[in-house]
Amino acid sequence: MIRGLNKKRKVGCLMPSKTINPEDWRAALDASGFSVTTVQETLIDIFAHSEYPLSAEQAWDVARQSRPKTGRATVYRMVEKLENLGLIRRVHGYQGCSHFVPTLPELMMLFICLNCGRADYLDSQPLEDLIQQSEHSSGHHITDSRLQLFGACAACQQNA
Amino acid sequence: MIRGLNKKRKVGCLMPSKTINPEDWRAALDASGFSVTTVQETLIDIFAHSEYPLSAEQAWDVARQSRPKTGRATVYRMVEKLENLGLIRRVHGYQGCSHFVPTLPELMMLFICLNCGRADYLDSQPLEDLIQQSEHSSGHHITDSRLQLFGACAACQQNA
DNA sequence: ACGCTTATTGAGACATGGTATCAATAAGGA
DNA sequence: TCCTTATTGATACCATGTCTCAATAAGCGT
Repeated sequence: MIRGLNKKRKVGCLMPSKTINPEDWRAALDASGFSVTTVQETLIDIFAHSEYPLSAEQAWDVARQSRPKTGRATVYRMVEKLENLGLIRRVHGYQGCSHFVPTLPELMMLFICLNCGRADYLDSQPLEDLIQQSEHSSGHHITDSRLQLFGACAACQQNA
Repeated sequence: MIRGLNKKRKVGCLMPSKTINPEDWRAALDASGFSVTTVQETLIDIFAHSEYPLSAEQAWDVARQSRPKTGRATVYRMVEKLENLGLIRRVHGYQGCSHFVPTLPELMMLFICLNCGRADYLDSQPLEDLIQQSEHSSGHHITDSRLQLFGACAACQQNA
């Protein structure tokens, strides 16, 4: 018996892109001393609005649809830059480890649906608690974490 | 003894290899219908006794020290097999996503020391609790998880 | 132990994902 | 506007992992 199968829940877009503001990304890039060029505009929009985790290669494909002469290296460079600035986050999972999702502050815990492939952001407070607890019991000083959950999302369960 | 990338300090063995029994691995392979050959023996011992997370490439290097004609593809095939059988587990982290550690039942939570590179296994009960909690609040059905923690291990903190 | 059958292996070609190089181009400031 | 510098795109390159296939080793019945 799958939990939540017959519960009525509101399941909107699993990637709440409405909370991602491309303007903020431009500002963040600008603030870190980079000039924001047209390629970068393009890539920002692609990552900020994608409904699924995206690899650099995929982003390149999408970019060339609207900007055919976009170079591959440029996309890889940009992905690296966005990741370093913390604007996108790597998804470690069943599709490999080279897909990225926009970072949502306070919602760092990622759930990936193995059926539809979409990502959902979960409240990460429980994770913070877990880290504190583990830090105490192990004696290690924990500075970073990666948690990802996999399974069937609420929507896919309903449609099953 | 197999050593990792950045051996800077002497610390206690963070990978409790004493709890890993290569015999069990042979039995597991045997039980799943594979014949256990000499290459496989070699690789089992390498992974079961490694002090650090090991990539297939590294395992290949180690294997050829005692068995020079070992083929690369064989090592990759074996790594895949061991992973599928759940005997080793992929480490997603700062050194990339292609390193493996032996699986310890009941100790699935991995801590990786960013200083010495070693892995420590933590009690995973808190993670189980977190998953239950997240499952309930999100409505998703969670079937698998990846959690890794990073930081400075207790030994490295003392020696700092 | 012997040969027969089948699975595993090793060597190298291949595919993919990502990086380095460098001339051409675009951005931004005097 | 010109000038300086950073960014870009094309391509060569490298690293990691996969595929192919003949050679080999394992398991099995005799």
